[in-house]
Amino acid sequence: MVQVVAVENLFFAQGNNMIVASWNVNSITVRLESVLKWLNIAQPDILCLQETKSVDNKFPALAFQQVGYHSEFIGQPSYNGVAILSKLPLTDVEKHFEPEEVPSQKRFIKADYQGSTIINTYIPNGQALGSEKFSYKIDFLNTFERYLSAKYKPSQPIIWCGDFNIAPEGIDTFDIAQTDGQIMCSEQERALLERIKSWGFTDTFRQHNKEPGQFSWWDYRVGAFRRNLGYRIDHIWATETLSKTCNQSWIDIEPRKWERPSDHAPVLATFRTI
DNA sequence: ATGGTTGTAAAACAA
Repeated sequence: MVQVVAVENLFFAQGNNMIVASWNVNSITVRLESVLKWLNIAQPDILCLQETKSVDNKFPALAFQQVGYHSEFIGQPSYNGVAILSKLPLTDVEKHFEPEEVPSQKRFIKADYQGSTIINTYIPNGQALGSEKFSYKIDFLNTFERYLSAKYKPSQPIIWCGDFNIAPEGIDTFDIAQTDGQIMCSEQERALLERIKSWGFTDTFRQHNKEPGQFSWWDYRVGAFRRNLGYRIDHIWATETLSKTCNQSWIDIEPRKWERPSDHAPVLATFRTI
């Protein structure tokens, strides 16, 4: 048994794993130094970013190139914006999943990487149940589900990750009683996300971690991080061919402790590639 | 935990 572990560690050391990460950075301009620092530490093969809040001609592609990362991105002024950074080039990049004639918020980017499809979404927050923004969130999820089932098959190797703005279960928040039925924790959001999941995804984090109290987002307000009043709303989901090869998945809360942090922490998963 | 903080961008709005 010890030998088996040793062999796996050897594979790990040889780089026969793909490390995929997802991080809502809440402005790539403000967070650039933190992201560069974290890339150097974590060395992900793929880093999906959300809330870059950068127009494309200001996206720091050169800074990432200088530390060995390709980047594909789609942004807009002030809000939203997503990107995929990668060690090897990305192909078949798409920046819309809705019909082209619909002017969309920049919340989706997809690319292929080494035979796998990487889908990165910044799902709308939804603000409050019953609001217009909540309807937009529900519409977004329904449209995404149609896109997924029309374009892909669950037998394909697909990673869907990003800021989902939904805590899938009660154990994914700091207090079930306080959060159940609220935004990110409503039955409607959870049922819809579960329906999309049932198309063929595994939550790689829950594949490897069963315990409650594991969070990826803490509100800047009310000292939420210090008090660990968090939610697990950032996810890396994989179809079966990939989830079968997923070694581990975790949330790295260290960057949430750094100076001027994002309110989100990065989520990671590793996949055996041989 | 019912206000508070952060980011964008220049006053509200989003989260």
